[in-house]
Amino acid sequence: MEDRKAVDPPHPAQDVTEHVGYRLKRSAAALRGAMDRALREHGLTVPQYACLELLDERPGLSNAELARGAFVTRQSMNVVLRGLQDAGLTSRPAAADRGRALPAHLTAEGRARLDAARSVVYAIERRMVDAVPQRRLAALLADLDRMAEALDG
Amino acid sequence: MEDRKAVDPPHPAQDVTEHVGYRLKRSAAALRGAMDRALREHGLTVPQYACLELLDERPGLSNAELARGAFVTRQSMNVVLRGLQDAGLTSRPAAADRGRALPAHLTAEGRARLDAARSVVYAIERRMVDAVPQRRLAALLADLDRMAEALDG
DNA sequence: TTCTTCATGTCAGGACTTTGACATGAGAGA
DNA sequence: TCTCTCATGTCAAAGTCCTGACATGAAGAA
Repeated sequence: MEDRKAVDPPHPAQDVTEHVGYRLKRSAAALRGAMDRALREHGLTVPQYACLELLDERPGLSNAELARGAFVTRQSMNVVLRGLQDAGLTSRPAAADRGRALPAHLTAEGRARLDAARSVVYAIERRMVDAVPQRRLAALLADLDRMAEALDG
Repeated sequence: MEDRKAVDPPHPAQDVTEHVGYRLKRSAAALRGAMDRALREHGLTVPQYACLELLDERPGLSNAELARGAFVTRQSMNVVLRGLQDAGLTSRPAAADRGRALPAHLTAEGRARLDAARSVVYAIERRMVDAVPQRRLAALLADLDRMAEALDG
């Protein structure tokens, strides 16, 4: 017992399940699980949905840009984008106009799929938002951003 | 354009990157990335570290209990736990005393590994906490919990 | 005693995610 | 012109994570 290094917890807590990291993981996992279940009926996975949303908002994003926008590596996004392409939901030119970036776009089918799916995702987020006192929402979002920035630089 | 279903966003936002889901994902991904990098030097992955922490706190948890504590399925935890066992960081009896649950324990090596690793994780969490106004921390954690509960029931 | 239900452990397969690696295109500087 | 740097795309391998499936042990009810 005396040999064990005493490490101060990140903030006052009885155990690890009270730590900010644990609770952040918990809510993120809850969101992920709920989205998985809801999007499944629309034939979409969460990463695919995220990709479609980003493309809807900014048509022509490259694989690397999509990866950055979805907080994954470009290798991961390559796999997701390939799957979407194979499913006919997105399209990309075979070669780049200049450089190496291939601008991706939603197909009509992709757009239709996204439109059908987004309402279930928004409903889930709605439930999260409704669980938080309205006056605290902006601060909560700002705190999340600050924590992310503190780690990302 | 007129054919598109108008769906109300979960809360006022210009685009999807302002949604609570997106920002939660962002901070969770930042935490995951930071932990991945830091724990790597200790020869541990994030899921392994989480498992060790839970076992340190509650020796004898079963695979299914660990899975619930780490917010993953028991199949996923089985893989993690197997890896830890193979690495000599945890141990489990080959058969259960009663029922099916196999109580897992940290080995001395596992405990030492955990002790070495936990300081880097706590330092990361410390950075997150320090980025948030001190007076807001409790509310932030409570809100995270509320959102999780709203989805988990 | 038998059946049902619930929980556990584990195997299988597929999607996602990371790191490492390689190749390529463009721009800037020497 | 050549070299270096940066960014992109893609392949490979290993770990993570999920769902589906099967087997098993225990408890409770009929």
